[in-house]
Amino acid sequence: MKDILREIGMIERCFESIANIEFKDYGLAKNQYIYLARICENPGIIQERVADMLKVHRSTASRAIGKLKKAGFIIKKCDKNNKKILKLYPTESGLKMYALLENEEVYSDKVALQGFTSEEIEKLLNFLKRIRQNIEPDWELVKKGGTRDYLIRLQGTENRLKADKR
Amino acid sequence: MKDILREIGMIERCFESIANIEFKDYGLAKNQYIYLARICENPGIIQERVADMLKVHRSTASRAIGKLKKAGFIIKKCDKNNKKILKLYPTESGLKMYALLENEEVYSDKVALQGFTSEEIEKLLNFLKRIRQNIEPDWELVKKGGTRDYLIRLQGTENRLKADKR
DNA sequence: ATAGTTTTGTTGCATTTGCAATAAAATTTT
DNA sequence: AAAATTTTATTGCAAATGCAACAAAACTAT
Repeated sequence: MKDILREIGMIERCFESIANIEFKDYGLAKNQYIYLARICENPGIIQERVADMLKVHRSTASRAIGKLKKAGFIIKKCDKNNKKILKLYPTESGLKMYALLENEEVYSDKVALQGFTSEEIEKLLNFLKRIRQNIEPDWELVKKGGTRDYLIRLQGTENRLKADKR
Repeated sequence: MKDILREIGMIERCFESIANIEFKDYGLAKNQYIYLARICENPGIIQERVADMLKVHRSTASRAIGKLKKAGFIIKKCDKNNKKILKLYPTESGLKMYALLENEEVYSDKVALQGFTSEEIEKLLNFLKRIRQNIEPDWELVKKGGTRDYLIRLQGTENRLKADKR
């Protein structure tokens, strides 16, 4: 059933392509819109947290957000109690841009879910959240240099996974 | 309900990160595994078709597959009836590598679907296929330089979408 | 048949991405 | 309190990505 992850990959690349092409007209470079949206929805958030939400590398987030700042869509504010962190806030023009982004996102969503009943949508969202929660620990692990010993485990020597039991 | 596309994005980036890190030990650079898998599963396929399956740009596929060839995992064969196309086939070592890839993919899939019943998995796969089929035409359109006029349509001036009616 | 279009493939260029290394503040441990 | 670890952020480097432009074979239409 690896088709599931493949379908997810295809869908994601489709929407990413489309969004990047469409947002170029707005002056947003590749993938910048996802960062802007998260900052607008979570004003005061720090970079590290944005990277976690999006599942991208810290350095990638650093540069993408740096560009959003340079373009005037967000500002970085020092925290009084913590000199290390930089809180992120949208500017006026960032919020205006965000409104445009939302239109696109809502539209893409409508296209994606054509023909779905609301129960189906609810179920699907539940499924996807569960998958994400299932995989997040592995992501954290591998991100920090850990290794998933799937070769061993697949041979049946270990048995950490509930799913293995069936 | 744009959460659905966001969840898909997060899940995809998680698995992509993990796979890229894990496959680096095998000598596979970023994302090369997805190309190799498709070629092994569809021997004789041409590049253009691989790009379509994966939803990546032609030039991206061209280079990624070029590297697979250089690494000796695949070969490109001229067609007798059509001088333009190059059919792709895995080599011995490509097939060996593919076997390793499959282990990882199967394992990731198991992790992802922990706690899912088989009916749920079936439903989920059905949902995802429908989403992909819903979005593919837009991808084809935008890829070829077309524009989706979602701004107009969202204002209610047009009404091409069934989903708009609810 | 021949002119126009589509299909397939490659390459230069600019951009994004992620890894590794670095740094400094904050937190935890001893 | 001092030392060790963790958290947060940045930057050089190498690699992947996609767009645009190009080229050539194949197909379509006049």
